[in-house]
Amino acid sequence: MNKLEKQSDLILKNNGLSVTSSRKKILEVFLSAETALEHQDIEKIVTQYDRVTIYRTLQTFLDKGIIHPIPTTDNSIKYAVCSETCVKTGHHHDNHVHFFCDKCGKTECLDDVAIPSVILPSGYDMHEINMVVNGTCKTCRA
Amino acid sequence: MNKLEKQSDLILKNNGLSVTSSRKKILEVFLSAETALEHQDIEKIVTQYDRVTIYRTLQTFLDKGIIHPIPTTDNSIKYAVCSETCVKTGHHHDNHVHFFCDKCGKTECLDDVAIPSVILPSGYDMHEINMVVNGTCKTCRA
DNA sequence: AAGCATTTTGCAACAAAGTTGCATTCATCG
DNA sequence: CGATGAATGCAACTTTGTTGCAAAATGCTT
Ligand SMILES: [Mn+2]
Ligand SMILES: [Mn+2]
Ligand SMILES: [Zn+2]
Ligand SMILES: [Zn+2]
Repeated sequence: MNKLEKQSDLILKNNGLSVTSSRKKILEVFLSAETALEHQDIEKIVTQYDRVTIYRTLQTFLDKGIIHPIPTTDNSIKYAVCSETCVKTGHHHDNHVHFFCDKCGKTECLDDVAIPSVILPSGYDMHEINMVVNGTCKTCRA
Repeated sequence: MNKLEKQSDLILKNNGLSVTSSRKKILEVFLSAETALEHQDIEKIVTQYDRVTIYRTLQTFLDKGIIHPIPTTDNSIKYAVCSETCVKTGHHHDNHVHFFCDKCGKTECLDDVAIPSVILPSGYDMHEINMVVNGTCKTCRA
């Protein structure tokens, strides 16, 4: 078992999930991905597993807080692995900005860019903030 | 023609769109709505028009900048009318925070809450920022 | 290591959401 | 009013997501 496989294995166990080949493989895909992925992306990469299994696996990972969803304006739902701390605690609180490239559609976590706070009118009870910046990514600017 | 109809009519003309009954009616729905709406909502309210017409009308309104999409974590795409300035100029730059209620799913434009600025790492070219706050709305808190 | 209980998977069938081409209808403008 | 181009409705289709159930795999116990 290489390093990536070990990491994947450990995350599953830490979250009380049984280690099946589909879960392991899909998690490895996320761990080694540089951008956020949507269901369709996974389906293309991991062709050996059933569509339904992928839906269920993504849902399981969401429930456990292993991955987080990124709402984008292109009407797709992208997912990315949570930072190490998130994964360890199982308690998910993403506090960074996400970047969506209008040219190539790739979506990234900007782990170092914190979401600034806002003050809401009274009456609103805030639980979570999502900030997505649209623009052109490094690669597409060149 | 009442006030609402006149407004709807005017917006369509200002954007160089022919005034058809479906466009007028759908725009009136948006103008009098208190929350953002998704395709399905429109379909339920405006039963006299074809599903396809609604899809095409929403796309047309988006192209013209009459409505703007709000990315939410519940995997739906909600739309809301742009502020009067947006509509007039045709050039869409929404700068306010959106609120998504996790209890009732209703989504609102918080027109008075400006999106704070962020600084991105070099290489990223920013075009637009979206900020969506999840939480509990006034009504659901009661 | 083998057996057992439980969970996960794949398949099939289905439901919902979104797209496309084309004939008909409608809005706009002279 | 009549001509012209645009918008609509319908049908057919593709894609996306959901559900029930039998078969397979996992983790645990012995
Ligand atoms: Mn992230
Ligand atoms: Mn808005
Ligand atoms: Zn790009
Ligand atoms: Zn609410």
